[in-house]
Amino acid sequence: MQELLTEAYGPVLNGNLLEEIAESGHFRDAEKGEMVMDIGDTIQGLPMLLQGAVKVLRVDDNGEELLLYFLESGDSCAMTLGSFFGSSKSSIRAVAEQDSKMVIVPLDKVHDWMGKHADFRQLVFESFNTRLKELIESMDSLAFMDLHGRVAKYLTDRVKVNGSTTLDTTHAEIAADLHTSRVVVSRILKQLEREGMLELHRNRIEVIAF
DNA sequence: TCATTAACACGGG
DNA sequence: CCCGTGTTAATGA
Repeated sequence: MQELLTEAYGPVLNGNLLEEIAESGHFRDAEKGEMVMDIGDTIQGLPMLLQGAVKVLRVDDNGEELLLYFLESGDSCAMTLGSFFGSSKSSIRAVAEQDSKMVIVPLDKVHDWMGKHADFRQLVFESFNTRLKELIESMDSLAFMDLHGRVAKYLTDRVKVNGSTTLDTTHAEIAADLHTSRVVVSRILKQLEREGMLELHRNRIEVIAF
């Protein structure tokens, strides 16, 4: 775990702190597709992603989802910071996009280090800022783009976080993430395929160019 | 006009 | 067979 920590956070956090994290944090493993956190779950600490990618979703009363953003290795989840201001329940759902590994740092440690370590403070604030930007991006696409554009943005984002142009996914999953119906997703994907942007297979999409 | 819902056929694993 | 996929028809915003 020490190596994974160094790999993911070595450039921004000093060695002593990395050791402390390894000591007091709990290791957590998540298989692709596994739900890491759901709405209403108690937040035990600040998750720091070591490997893989996690998608963060909002869920409405009917259980319908909407993708907010992706977390990659070196990212931490901004929403958990809400627990400093009272609420200890999660307001989002997090699902592993790939097989992922992470460390959960207990909240009292986070509190402690926020005061003591400038590098840690910077990491948390930067992560918060990045998440906020991504959130604004998804709001923009929701408000200003048609579904065709949203699907295109969604695919490019997923290609980016997976580091691969091969996406193991289904039309239904895309529809759920974008909070729309599968029919439209199928139609739009078919159209993109005809334009030569991608190739469609069962449970798989090959992205050619965007 | 464009999205949604329901319904159906096809076919691959 | 089950499920993902591709399409159509009807309806709605």
